[in-house]
Order: sequence, then C-alpha cells, then structure tokens
Amino acid sequence: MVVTRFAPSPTGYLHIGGLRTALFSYLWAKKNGGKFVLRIEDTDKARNSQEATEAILKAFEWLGLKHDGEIEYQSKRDDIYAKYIKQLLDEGKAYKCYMSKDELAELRETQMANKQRTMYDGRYRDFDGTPPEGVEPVIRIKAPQSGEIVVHDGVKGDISFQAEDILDDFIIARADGSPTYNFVVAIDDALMGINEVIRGDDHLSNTPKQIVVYEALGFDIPKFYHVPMIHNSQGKKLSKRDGATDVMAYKEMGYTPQALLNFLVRLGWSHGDQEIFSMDEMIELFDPKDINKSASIYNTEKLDWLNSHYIKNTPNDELAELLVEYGLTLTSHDKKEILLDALKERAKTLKEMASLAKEILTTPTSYDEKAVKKAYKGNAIEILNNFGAKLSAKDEIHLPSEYHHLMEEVITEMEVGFGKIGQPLRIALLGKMGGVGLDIVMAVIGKEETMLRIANAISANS
RNA sequence: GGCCCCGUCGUCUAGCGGUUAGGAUCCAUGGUUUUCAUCCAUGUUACAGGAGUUCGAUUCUCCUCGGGGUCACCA
Repeated sequence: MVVTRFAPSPTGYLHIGGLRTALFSYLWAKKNGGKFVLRIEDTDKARNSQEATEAILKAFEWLGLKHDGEIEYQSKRDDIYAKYIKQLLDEGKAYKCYMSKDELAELRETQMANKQRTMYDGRYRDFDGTPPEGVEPVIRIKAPQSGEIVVHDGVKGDISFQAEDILDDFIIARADGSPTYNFVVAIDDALMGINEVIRGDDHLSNTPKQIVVYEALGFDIPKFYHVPMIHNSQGKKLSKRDGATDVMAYKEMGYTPQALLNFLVRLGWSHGDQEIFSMDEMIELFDPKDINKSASIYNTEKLDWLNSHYIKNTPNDELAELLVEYGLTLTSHDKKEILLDALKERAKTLKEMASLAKEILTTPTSYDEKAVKKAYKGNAIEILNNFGAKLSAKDEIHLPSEYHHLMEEVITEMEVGFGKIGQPLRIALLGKMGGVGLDIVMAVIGKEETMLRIANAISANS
C-alpha cells in the first residue's frame, strides 16, 4: 500500500508551495488506494503555534483535502524519540558531545577563516574521559566518514553524495533532550509506514542525513520524490514576502478550490496537453514520474483563466451559495438564474461576481460624468421618455427578450440606431458605461425599478 | 565558497535522435456584441553558449555560462 504524508511545521499559514506538495502526496495516495497522513512537525516549541495548525486544517477543509487517520503531532511522541536515542546510545551508534555552543561557533569561525567546510570535528566521538563540568551534552549520531550515499529520487534520478563532503556527526538531540528534525522525520516516516515521500527539493540535501538515521535504526528507506521549488518572479524560492502565498487569501480573492488545485497540479506536473483536470481526473492521471525537474515561476495569469473557466461551469445554485461568502445573498431572488447566467460569463472571480451583481441590484446614486456628457445629447431624454412610456403601458413584462423587443420598438419608431437608446439607458440603469446586457439588467431588477431608474436619470441629467 | 539540482515561447508546459519544435496562458489584430466581457478566428514569441558522439542533435556526453537549493542545538 502506498502511504504518503504531508508534514508541515506549524509556524504560519499554509502556503502555495506546501499545498502543492500536499496535493501531489494526496493524489498519489488516492490513486493507489493508499493513505495520506497529516503530521504536524511541532518540535520547535519556540516557533510553533496552535493557530498555525488550525490555519492549515482550515485550508485543507476549504480545498476538500482529507487526510487519513488521526493527525499526528510530533510533540506527543517524545518518548518514542527518547527510546530510539537511548537505543543508538546503547549500541554505540550515537554519543554525547560536551562541546559548548561557544566552542562550536569558534570552531566554525576557524574553519571559515581557513576556507574549510564548516563541520563538527568529531572530538567527542570516541571520548571516554571525564566530561567537562556544567555542560549539558547534545547527542550526536555517528555518521559515515567516507563512502557514497545515493538517494534514489523518483523525480531527479539517482543522486550521489560523498560522505566526507556533506556529513558530520550531526546532532540528533539537543542539550535539553529534544530531538532534531532530521532524526524525527526519519523515525516518524518509518514508524508511520510512509513509503513514498513527496516533498520540496529544498529537502534533497537533508536526505543523506535521514538515510543515515534510517540505516542506524535498521528501517526501510522510502521512495523519495523531490519536487522542484516554486519561484517568485525574481526566480527565488517563494516566501511570505511575495504577497499572496497564503492559501486562504485565494478564497478571499474569490478563487474556487477547484481552480486553485487545478492551477497547482499543473505547476511542475503535466499530462500531455491537458489543462483542465477535475479532482477525479487528477487522481486518475497523476503520477510523480511526470513531475518536472526544473523549478517553475509562480504567475497567476493561468489561475485567473482557470477560475473563470470553473465559474462558467458551476451550476447557478452552487454559485449562489458560494457567493454568500462574498456578501451577496440572492438565494431567493426570482431572477437569479438570469443574473447568474449573465455574470458567470464575465467574472474572473467570485468576489468580482458578487460586486458586479451588487452594482446591478443597487439603484445608482450618481452618474459617470464623461459618459453622461457623451450619451445625454440630442434627443436622448426624448428617447428615454418614449421607452419609459412604453414600459409603463406593459402589464406583464419579465423576460430579457421582452425588454429587448421594447427597445427595438423605440428605435424603429424614432428611426435611430441602437446606441441612441442603449447609451442613455445604460447610464440610467447602472450609472456608467460597460457591463451586462441591458435587457438582462431590466429583467433582473424588474419593471418598477427600471422605471424608477429612468425617471431618476431624466431628472438628474436633463 | 563546498556540495547538490536545474536550463524549450514573457509564463505554465509537450517533446524522450529525423517534427514546418505542439498546446495553454498572456499580448496583438479581426469578427460577434447597444457597451464591456464572453465566444470564435488569426498572428508575434523559445530549444543559454561552445565542443564532441552520430548520416542526423532540442533530445546523448563534456565544458562554459546562467539560475536555484542547501550547508543550525530551524523545520
């Protein structure tokens, strides 16, 4: 069975990059009928927060990503880590190092001055004398000092590291006894049965260290897939400084989960020329072997396109429900079908859609000056009056086509072009140029409101 | 700086020795539209550079250049 995981550290909101690896992991587990584990890596007490964990969960909920089983918290697993630390100590695979932080810093400076690589010199590796007073030791693991470590990566291929280039006896437990990252990930992944690790390739250089832990403990090494980073427009790793990286900000901006997920799945992964993927298709077609080797630059042009695509293809009932979040309640509006049909063709986001709807539904209180100047000349008022009179005479009028017909009657009778009625009427109804078809606007707001707006405009602009 | 990874249109990407280098997005133009948008059509734009290997390289190898990641008692 394929078991994947997403293992964020709760230091902030869920960001775009994390979501993408989470999505990949999720899809791969689902495709294989496996499990997708969510593990909160909260070993750094100073930087973690409960709110951050909740923010991540909230984002998952919005996107419809469900983890399998209970959420695992590393902070609750101290005794497990302690057990393995003791085991390594007993087996002589790890040891106590009494070097102080100051000494370490000093060593590092010397090495830097000599242009050597900075690494622990192993001075306590085989120490059996009397430990210095007043220093709480850290625990270091005995890492191989020579030889080759090969990471079999499903995205990048086999990558080999020379132990002497990158390894030293790294710390697995701090002076206060708490275990460190590279130690606990390996243990957790092994114990939780995670056999396919999909994560950002910023972890690639950590992997040899984790392999050292796997081997010291005799655990099976999982299959790794290191996904290239998402870069900002400067070509650097995407960070919080780059603006909208918080997943929930996309909800606020009016993007749908589908669009965001579809956008993200295509960032660094592809399936031929296909651009649109439903969740089912993603699950069916996703395969980490098709993940790109190179980093991609984050750019929301395509997200906008996808979002409008999904808005166009969302049933109106569903749209009406989604729009409530954006301050638009029209579940009981009798013309909501007409309104939504017109709006979904032009809005790029749900937020935009809501504000467009509000513009239509609200009686204009002011008129765009330039547009008025242009439209209210000649016999514009006369035309409006004519139209108003014809509308007033109608007992029953509901459909856009009926309003359209009425407009046609006016232009035929007065021998003018469509623009002669369209422009002044548009300003009367909406206060400005541009926007939804007038017949639709009138059908949505109804006869009374239409007549009111025409009267308002005539008195304000004649 | 050491180590590691990467390099096809502006962007997301297809390509896996022989293609007029394809699609999408963006942009531009035209058509449709009372307006704006949608929609449709058309168009501009790419194999980082240099050596090899080969009958033939975007594709394989090496070098250069460029970009990125990582080097913590953070995760």
